[in-house]
Amino acid sequence: MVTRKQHEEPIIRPDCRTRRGLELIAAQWSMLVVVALGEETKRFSQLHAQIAGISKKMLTQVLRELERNSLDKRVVYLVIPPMVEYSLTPLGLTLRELIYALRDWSERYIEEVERRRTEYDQQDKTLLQEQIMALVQQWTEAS
Amino acid sequence: MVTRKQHEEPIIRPDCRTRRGLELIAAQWSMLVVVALGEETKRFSQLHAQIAGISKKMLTQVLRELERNSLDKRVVYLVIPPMVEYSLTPLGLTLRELIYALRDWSERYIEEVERRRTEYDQQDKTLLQEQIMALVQQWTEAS
DNA sequence: CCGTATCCAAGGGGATACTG
DNA sequence: CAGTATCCCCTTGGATACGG
Repeated sequence: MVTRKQHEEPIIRPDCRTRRGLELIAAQWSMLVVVALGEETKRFSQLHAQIAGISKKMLTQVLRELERNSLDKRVVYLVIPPMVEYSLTPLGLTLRELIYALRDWSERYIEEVERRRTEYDQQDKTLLQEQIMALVQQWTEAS
Repeated sequence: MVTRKQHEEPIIRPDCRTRRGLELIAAQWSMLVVVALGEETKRFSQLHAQIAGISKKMLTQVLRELERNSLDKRVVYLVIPPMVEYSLTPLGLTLRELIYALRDWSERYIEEVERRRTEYDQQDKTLLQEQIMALVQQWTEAS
């Protein structure tokens, strides 16, 4: 007799590679900055203008964090007025492709998602809730 | 004479589709939950056990948000004890593939990223800093 | 121009106890 | 079992002013 082997699902630990990796970009602005950095070298002020609504503080913070992780490169030119250019590293480019895929997914599906969200919010969940309450009633009486 | 056309970079507005889409998953736990949901239908407690360290509160919150957006489906069984199953919707499955790609990227590159981060943190930036200060000195004197 | 420093409000998210 | 409710801390992140 063949026992259906129980699928041993791996536990997503705080220190597993998947988690450490996803944390690199699962932040408020990280992916947007990578998209903005995009194809070409950009100056700080260009990036700041391109990502509407980001503060200089946040932009600096995200760029520095990406730089720490060798995902972008920062070049300071010793000129007046000061000029700083950012560009993705080869490693950052590999990540960019995946984020582009997410961007394309968004372009394609976001409106469907939002339409469904509106429907969801308009649903009436009263009936199911009443069924559950009735069931719980039986449960508490039994125990 | 051919004037090199200035590349008009699109502005990433708060209401653009890219941004609205990325916000769906650029949260602390969202991508992890999608990965955990993975291939098969899972019960709440399974997910809670699988994602080490997540609180029930957060798990509930993320699952509900994904559900609102039609990325996962929640099925309540009216049995004792209560049982609730979650699974990705067809729409969620399309997104899952992209998140899998990010997971694979992490598996492959995260250790290189972290090694480079260590190097970065050990760098001495004193010299560059001094150069900049000298330059700024000239600047302020000139203005 | 390219940031940093400081302050401060809003809310993300954990711990715990309780409920459907 | 599958959540909700409450409390509360502590980080995130904006605004503003200032420095390299």
